[in-house]
Amino acid sequence: MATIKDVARHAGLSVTTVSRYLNNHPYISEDKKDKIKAAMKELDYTPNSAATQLRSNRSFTIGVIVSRITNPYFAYLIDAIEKVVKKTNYHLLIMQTYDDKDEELRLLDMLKQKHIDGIIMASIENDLSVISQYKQYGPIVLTGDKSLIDSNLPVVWTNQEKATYQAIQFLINQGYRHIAYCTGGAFDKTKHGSSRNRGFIKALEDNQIDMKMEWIYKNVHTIEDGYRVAKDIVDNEQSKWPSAVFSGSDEVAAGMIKYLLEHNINVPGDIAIMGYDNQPLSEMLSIPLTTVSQPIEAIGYESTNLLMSYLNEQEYTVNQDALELNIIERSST
Amino acid sequence: MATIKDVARHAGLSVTTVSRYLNNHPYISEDKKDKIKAAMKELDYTPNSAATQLRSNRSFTIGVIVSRITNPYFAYLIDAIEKVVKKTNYHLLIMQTYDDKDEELRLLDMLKQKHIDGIIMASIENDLSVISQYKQYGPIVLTGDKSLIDSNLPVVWTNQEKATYQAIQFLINQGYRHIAYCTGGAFDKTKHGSSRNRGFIKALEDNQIDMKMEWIYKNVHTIEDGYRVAKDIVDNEQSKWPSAVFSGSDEVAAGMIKYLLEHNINVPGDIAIMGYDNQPLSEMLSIPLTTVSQPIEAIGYESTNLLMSYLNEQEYTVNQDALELNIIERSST
DNA sequence: GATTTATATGAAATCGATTTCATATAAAGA
DNA sequence: TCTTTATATGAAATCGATTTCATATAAATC
Repeated sequence: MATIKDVARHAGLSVTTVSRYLNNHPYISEDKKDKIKAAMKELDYTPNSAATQLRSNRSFTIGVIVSRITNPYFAYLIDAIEKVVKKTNYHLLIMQTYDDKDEELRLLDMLKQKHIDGIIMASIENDLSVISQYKQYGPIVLTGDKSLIDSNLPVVWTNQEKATYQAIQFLINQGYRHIAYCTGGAFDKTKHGSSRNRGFIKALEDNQIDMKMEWIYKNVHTIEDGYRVAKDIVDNEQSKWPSAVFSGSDEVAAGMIKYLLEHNINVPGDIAIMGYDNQPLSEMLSIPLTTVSQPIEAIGYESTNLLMSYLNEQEYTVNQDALELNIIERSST
Repeated sequence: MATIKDVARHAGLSVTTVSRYLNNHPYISEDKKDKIKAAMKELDYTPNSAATQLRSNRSFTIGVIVSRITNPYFAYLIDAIEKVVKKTNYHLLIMQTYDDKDEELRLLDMLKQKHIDGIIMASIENDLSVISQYKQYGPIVLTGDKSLIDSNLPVVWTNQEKATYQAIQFLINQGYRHIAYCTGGAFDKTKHGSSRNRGFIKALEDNQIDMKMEWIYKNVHTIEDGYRVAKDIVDNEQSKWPSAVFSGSDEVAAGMIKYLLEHNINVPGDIAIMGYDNQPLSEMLSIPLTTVSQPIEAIGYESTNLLMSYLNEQEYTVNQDALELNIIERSST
């Protein structure tokens, strides 16, 4: 492979001048530019990125950390991020943690190794205090719930507590007062992932509805989990069924609908179902799903621009108005 | 940031010895190893990846090129690839072309720049002759249809022609003889993407069924496309409807089912629908979809191992038996 | 006409690792 | 005891770019 030295020799110039040309520095005469261009073409020259990185201490690569890209939420978020990144001279390195703490640290280490210049974290496994230690190696932008603001890292946030509150209020307004609740995580009020739980609890309180712990399902994620939850509910006598189930994910909701329909239970007549995320499949279900849509496009756009502003030492103000969550009303409620 | 020089000084050794330690070379005494370990810990040392890359001429990064990760087929393929890559000391760089030829070339250029050591191509935009020119810069493994064998690049292939033939034969065996056909591409027999078309044509011929060009739909990809195709079919008088539609993608099939059910047309009674890819949504539809499943896990596994074998100059034989396509029979046919 | 200032270029140092070459000691073999 | 051979370490060159420092000429200013 040809190096900058070869190009310089071929053009009858010094490597300095060629480097200047490559980096768009001023003060190169037009005829020299042409010579360099010709030499580069002739030798089929491409700069070695490792050498550029080493000397300039920038990799022009940014990373995005998600738990897994088979989750459509993350796939679409990455898509939105990439659309912005493609307009810059940066590359995007997509990294999956598979919900593993150590793996997340290994990925953050890539900042330290200068493999990447900055990171967008769309999923978070370790404590925020651990993660903030890495910001000395390069900018880290978080995306997720408002509660991440505590991290003293830049955050592009949505208000999940409010959205969940509104979703539950929506169900109540529709006349449902016996509401079951599924969450992908645990159900305590301490962890930072529990904003949705707080929204749920608050909505019930404000409407003077008692929360029934037997209607709280924890650690449910998949279609299969939803299927099992529905079975669990329906196995009780009908008088003990909730009139509606709010689920923290569309997959879970889809699994529930599947089970209910298979057992000739009317949705939403007997039990209404509400999801979260507005994933592509949610409008394709037998009973199109009422759900909460996340402003994925905006989250990707804002977080990437925010990260870029740190990398280029510019100012950027996140457009918070674009980051509202919305209830999408379909036939499952 | 601490460099290898700092570590060496701190441990009272030469950089050579530290480098030897980092690369697991023999002939380092245990006490020196301990000193190095301690110094690295104390200084919080991480090797600069650019420097390593520059000198050793390896980036320990491989790339996978797909058209877009929001397509679940690609998301799951990447997932399968990553599972293998994670077991090695390589990183995975996920790259999207968005079906753009120039973008694909830009990504292939990263081989030339030594940004990545090798590539798995899961989608292909440019001519194979153009792509093979890049193999001088590093190994390139293709995944896709059997016809890619012509490229004289290593290929992990499935037999799409055979699978389509079997799918059409399956429909015929079920008694459907008026079969419409949707393809994401064009419908001519010359391009390498047309293996499925050949399978379709051959199955009809072998069963002495005439092909009707008005039942061939080209360039249909999305749910919306499927919706439109179904409308187009149903807008004719019922005697002119096909009895079954084979679609090259589950999304298109989903869109068709949506339209048909909305217009009270019985699936599969009035029109049967068959998809392709066995995507997660396909069993969640109102009418669970009969479809062709791709051995995604195996394609990812085999292609990654094959690429690794080139990078490590080892032998690897692809397990072709694991790469069979299967018909998944559900209620839409 | 003398002195700045803008324009244009090159030599050499540098980034942080690996690799090559050289060498010293200890153990093994003759 | 002398020569090999295995073990253990370091100095210096190197990878391919960018950056710093130096310099030369042309144009602009006084």
